[in-house]
Amino acid sequence: MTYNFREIEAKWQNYWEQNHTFKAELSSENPKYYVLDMFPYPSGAGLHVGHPLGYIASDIYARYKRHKGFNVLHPQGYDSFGLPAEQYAIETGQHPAVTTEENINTYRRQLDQIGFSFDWSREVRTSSPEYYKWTQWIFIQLFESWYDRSANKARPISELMALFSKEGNKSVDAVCDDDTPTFSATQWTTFSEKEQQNILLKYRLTYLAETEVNWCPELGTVLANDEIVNGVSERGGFPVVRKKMTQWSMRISAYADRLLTGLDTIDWTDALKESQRNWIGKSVGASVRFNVVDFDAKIEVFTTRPDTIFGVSFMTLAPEHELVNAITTDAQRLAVEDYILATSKRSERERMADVKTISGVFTGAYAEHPFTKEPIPIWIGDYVLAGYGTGAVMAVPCGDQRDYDFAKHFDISIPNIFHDTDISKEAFTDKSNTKIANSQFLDGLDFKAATKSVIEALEKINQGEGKINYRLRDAVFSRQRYWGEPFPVYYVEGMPQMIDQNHLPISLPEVEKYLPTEEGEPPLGRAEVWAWDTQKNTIVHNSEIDHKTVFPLELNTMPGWAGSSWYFNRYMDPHNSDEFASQEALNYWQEVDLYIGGSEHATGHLLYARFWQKFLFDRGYLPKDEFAKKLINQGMILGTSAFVARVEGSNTFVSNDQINDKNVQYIHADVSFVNASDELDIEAFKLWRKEFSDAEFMLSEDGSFKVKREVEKMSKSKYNVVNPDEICETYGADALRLYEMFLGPLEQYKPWNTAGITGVSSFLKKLWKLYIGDSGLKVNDAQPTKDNLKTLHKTIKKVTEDIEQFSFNTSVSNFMIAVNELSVQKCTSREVLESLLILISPYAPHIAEELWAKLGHQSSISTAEFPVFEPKHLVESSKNYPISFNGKMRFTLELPLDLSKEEIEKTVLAHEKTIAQLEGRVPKKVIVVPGKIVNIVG
RNA sequence: GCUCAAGUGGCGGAAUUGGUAGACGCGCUGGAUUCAAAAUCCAGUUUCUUCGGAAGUGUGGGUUCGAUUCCCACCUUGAGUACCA
Repeated sequence: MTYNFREIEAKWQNYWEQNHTFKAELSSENPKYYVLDMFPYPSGAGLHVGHPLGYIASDIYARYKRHKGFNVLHPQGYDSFGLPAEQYAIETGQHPAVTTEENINTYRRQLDQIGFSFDWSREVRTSSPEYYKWTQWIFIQLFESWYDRSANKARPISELMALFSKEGNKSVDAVCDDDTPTFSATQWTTFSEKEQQNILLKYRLTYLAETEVNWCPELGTVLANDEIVNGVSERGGFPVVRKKMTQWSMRISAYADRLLTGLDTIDWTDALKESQRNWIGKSVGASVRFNVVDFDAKIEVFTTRPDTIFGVSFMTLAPEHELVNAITTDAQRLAVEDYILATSKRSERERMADVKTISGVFTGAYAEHPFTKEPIPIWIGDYVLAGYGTGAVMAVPCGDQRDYDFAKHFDISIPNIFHDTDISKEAFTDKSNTKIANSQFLDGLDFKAATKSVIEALEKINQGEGKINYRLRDAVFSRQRYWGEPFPVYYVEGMPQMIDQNHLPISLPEVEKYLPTEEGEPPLGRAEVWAWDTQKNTIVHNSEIDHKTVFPLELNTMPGWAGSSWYFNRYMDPHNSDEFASQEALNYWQEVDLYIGGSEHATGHLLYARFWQKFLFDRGYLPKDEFAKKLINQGMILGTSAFVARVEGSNTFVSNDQINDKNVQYIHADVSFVNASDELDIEAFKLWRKEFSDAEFMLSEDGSFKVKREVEKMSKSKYNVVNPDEICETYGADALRLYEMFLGPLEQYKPWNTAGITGVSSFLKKLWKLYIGDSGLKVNDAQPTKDNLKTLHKTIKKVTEDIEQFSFNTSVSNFMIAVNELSVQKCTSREVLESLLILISPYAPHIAEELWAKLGHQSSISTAEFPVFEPKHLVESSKNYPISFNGKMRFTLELPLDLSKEEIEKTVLAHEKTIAQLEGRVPKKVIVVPGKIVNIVG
């Protein structure tokens, strides 16, 4: 009986499905454990071997936890709204729902063959109306909420309205737009309905506002900050420009501080927390208001160095600053307008590319220093960003390098306000070493004391106060796309109205084409049945719009991150049609215990999901305000690309060791044509592309043709993709699972190399042979020998530690060692071999199940109890502990692992005499290391 | 520029309360088996060596009886972020 993995794997995958082996039940005697993967976007290309890495790791952990007696929730689903399906639809006319369905089927087939222990009965798809009904519902809740700063949580908007009618908005400490007017209770009641709604929009956690957005003309949509990389769109790499548009936004800035402090309560990697901290970008400083000379206006600036206020020698406004036009003098107007025009023409990318060039222009206006009352020239310059702080800075050239460079360039004075420092070459920016001078009441103070003192002084004259500023911007929530969640919103006289939650979902309408309309409206502008009848509470044909009872619906759709910001809660109760999840389910499963996914979502998905979680927690819908206790970022598996060298301008290819000084260009060759010794299958390569069919090949001396290898990201265009289907077909799913883990640490980037899989493949064969011989089962009820038990318990100890620390790669090595040792020991003991199977079962579940059944068990191995390490089996059997001497005054005693510190010391003392005799001297120092070895230093 | 992570054989990588560096696998070399190949099994595989040994975990210092591990400085690579006031 040989190891037939194809038969075994199909058999057990079928068994698990038939028996609902991995179905998670709500009530259980056992403690719960929730293991989650970041759900995939089902792309048309299917899975490559890099994709399942994280799923294998989480699956091992989930299976391990089941063995440990936990009630494990391990679901999977699809983030199925997204751009590629829509772009494919634009090209082919194929409905995105159709391609998405096809892609999901491919994904499911590929996932199934790897033998994951997912509870598929809980599958969710963000693009299904049953799911996005609740995404729309959450949107409505956000609309119906405001953020109360004093209570530090979100509250219903009805409570805000009650406050307004009682005491106006003066005493309400809420997060709202900067331009919100102050009003009294009586004023509020005299406002028209529309005026009231307009004011409420300034408070709602999702709001409609004209904002400057990142517009991507190529994609025809706006993008959030995290969807832009190096000034171009993350998807497609198209240019992005700034544009004013009316858009839905999410008031995530209200949660900036809690998103920051919450990081301290969760077990995520430091790197990830750090990038979220950077993204939120908290800076502590002060807000200072400068009066403009001869002009009724104030310029507000934010600074982290209020202590340097006496070093201000000019101010700089962003070219887009709203006061620029008003304060510019006639003499300077032409120059200023030229400058603004020139900077507005430069794209975001150009502006980023040459940060070194200093440019700016004087407005002719002056501000007044709050303390010295001296005039300060006001400049504009594009080193000041409109989008950060107030878009204006107080320039302190002696204490800030950019201000310094600007001052030098335009020959502005650089007063030195630091005691005993040289600023002739560069600014002095060291906060910790600051001693202020030439600064009136601040003289002699350090950074901390001066900051405190100056803020008090500013508050006294009402020209500033201490302030905390965040880099985090509100997130734009509208996308001009078809394949996304529709908003549950219709418009009455331009004011957005929420559709009552009883009438959700608002399903995506059919359109003829998936492109924007000729008038530049989003694709939903093409829908003919896309109006809301407020009487019948249904969607009706556009022709019925009368603006009395039938109104137009919102044409934008929600961004990709909407559906992924709460899906982990839906898995707890995925088929509930009355609530997004029942309180019972939420209270039982609470939160994700272990979340595994890529670090590329650090400032997107993982931030937005935390935001929604906190919001739903505030409103009493969730028991926890962080959704994932522990998070691990799996690294990427890279491809090993193959390149063939072609002599420049010819059709002659040169083996990589024959290039010498020839002028060659390298071309990607499909990795399937190359063997482990980097030799190219020339015939296959010739057949690959027409242009290569009559190519010449200069071979190396041994007659082979060598390629150049390079490690790159795995991608279709680099011809280095390895498909898991082929691996499963040739080596089996268990071999794939083991090998992906064996490649290296989970969190690390590492190259794939198919050749190495023979190692784990032969391990599986050896494992099989340990149990099954030519004449059948080799296992019997023989008493385990001491060596058997030693091998077993050594392995239990190591593997348990490995799993708890997510060092899955070393476990595989430990299995190989164990199987080799037990083979040499000719172990046939049922007791030992059964335990070993359970250890291996999370990693290689199919073969473990098969052997488990062959050992006579009726039930699945998945429920078997994980073996417990017993230290006594690692006790040395020999009477005399070996004493070794390495020539450097070091003695080593090998001792049992389960001795206490006292016992070890006793043993050591017993050996002291022997040691002393050996060396003729008494040990100076005894170093006791419990559980390991003992060192005696002579 | 700033922040973070990492540098160990031909390759992926082991080894951390500081204690025999290179586990395990790939590849390579030799052998057994075979008509032959695949598969399998056995032995070897850090470098240098006068075969006694010696050196060795990016570089240079430091702490220690002892450092891949801890500290300082530097170099290199990767990732994130960037005129953030």
